[in-house]
Amino acid sequence: MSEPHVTALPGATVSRLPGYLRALHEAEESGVEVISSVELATRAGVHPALLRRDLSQLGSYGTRGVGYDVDTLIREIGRVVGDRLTWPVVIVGVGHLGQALAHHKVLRDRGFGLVGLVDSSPDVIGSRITGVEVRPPDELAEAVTEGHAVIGVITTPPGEAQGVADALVAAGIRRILNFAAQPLEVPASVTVRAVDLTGEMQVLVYHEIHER
Amino acid sequence: MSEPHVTALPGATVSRLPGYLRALHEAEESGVEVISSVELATRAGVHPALLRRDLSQLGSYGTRGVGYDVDTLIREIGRVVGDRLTWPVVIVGVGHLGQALAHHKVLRDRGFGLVGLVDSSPDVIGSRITGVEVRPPDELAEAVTEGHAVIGVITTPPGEAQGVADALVAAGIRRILNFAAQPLEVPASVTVRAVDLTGEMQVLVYHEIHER
DNA sequence: GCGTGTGAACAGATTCACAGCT
DNA sequence: AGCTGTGAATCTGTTCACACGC
Repeated sequence: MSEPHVTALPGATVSRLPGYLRALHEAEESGVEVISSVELATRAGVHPALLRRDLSQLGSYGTRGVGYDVDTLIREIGRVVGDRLTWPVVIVGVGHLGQALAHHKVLRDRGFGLVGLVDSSPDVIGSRITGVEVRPPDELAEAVTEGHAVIGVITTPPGEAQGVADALVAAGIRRILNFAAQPLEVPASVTVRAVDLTGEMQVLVYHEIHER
Repeated sequence: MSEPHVTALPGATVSRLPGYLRALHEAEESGVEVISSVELATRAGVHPALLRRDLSQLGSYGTRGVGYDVDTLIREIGRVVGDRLTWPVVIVGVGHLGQALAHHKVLRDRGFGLVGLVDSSPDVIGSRITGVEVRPPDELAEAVTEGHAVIGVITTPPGEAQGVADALVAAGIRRILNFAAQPLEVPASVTVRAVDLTGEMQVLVYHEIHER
């Protein structure tokens, strides 16, 4: 085996790795070649000790007394979060949010590619967004398999979200990003990340009410 | 004082309250008047013991041997997360994502109202989205004060996010929802919630790579 | 009997503080 | 001397399990 084969990173660490990667790219672009935990942690907005612990989980890529080599770290973190490969994505629900995501930079620049769009509304079925045709719900499985999609994004109204999730799972999708305000029931082998916009706003309101 | 004045709820609890509220509204609509922790926890996708502990932080609104009165709980959680009032929102960055949020249900149905839109592109300045005119960056402060905005949403490219945050804070905003992949530096009195779409996708990829 | 509310046990995540390498 | 890597301490969050009130 050539890789250190990191057994199982703590969930909290995994969710910070993308932030480190972004901060590293930023540093790289400004010509930094070696970076200390304090400097990188500042750029990523975390505590330096936490950064060091997170990075030490991946292996020992720093040099004591010196810091971390930016390129090495980009490569190693990139390997862990699957940079350098293209991950095909299907979006189900082509309302305002679904369309915005279809146009979003993440699906163009950095390792993700839109391969399918699905919606139930006759108004959008057949139209094209960034070159991808919107297909009806009964073609969801085809959209997934033909595009070899690995990630499914749900941007439907909440009432339809569970049905869509079931269909995605049946079509072989095991990673779902859910924007519908509706907790999804899926098999244990399926990973769901939920983004709840209303919830985020209400958390902000909570602070507004309870802080001076 | 008439309220129990919940001193300081744990952050993890606060972030779950919106989910409970949504599950309660769902239950109310299907005619449920009293609900047990097991039933409500199932609908909200959490462990029943966790739900009970969370709710007990707000006060003692359940009845032993019976359950929770749905209307009471909606009222009490609603009070904590500021339902029943309208919270004015300014969106800075009127690209695809900014526009999608402007149209999003949360800004229409449930206690939030769009009062301002700001963007630097001449292509969109002056246009109207859901009746709100897009203003140039130098009118950001006016947009905030005239609309009495309390929440600022940042949907600009990452490079502009910090400058926008500074301007929002200078204009009196203390609650920010940040969609730019860029950690913001703000005074301690300002609350920032960050939504990192690229990061969420990369976390999904991590799971795809490392799970069977 | 039933389901809430909560002390106590547990698990996970973060920070401290320093030994150890360069 | 400087900065990583990490044991130990701490803090935060979750689950167990049962006493208590309806």
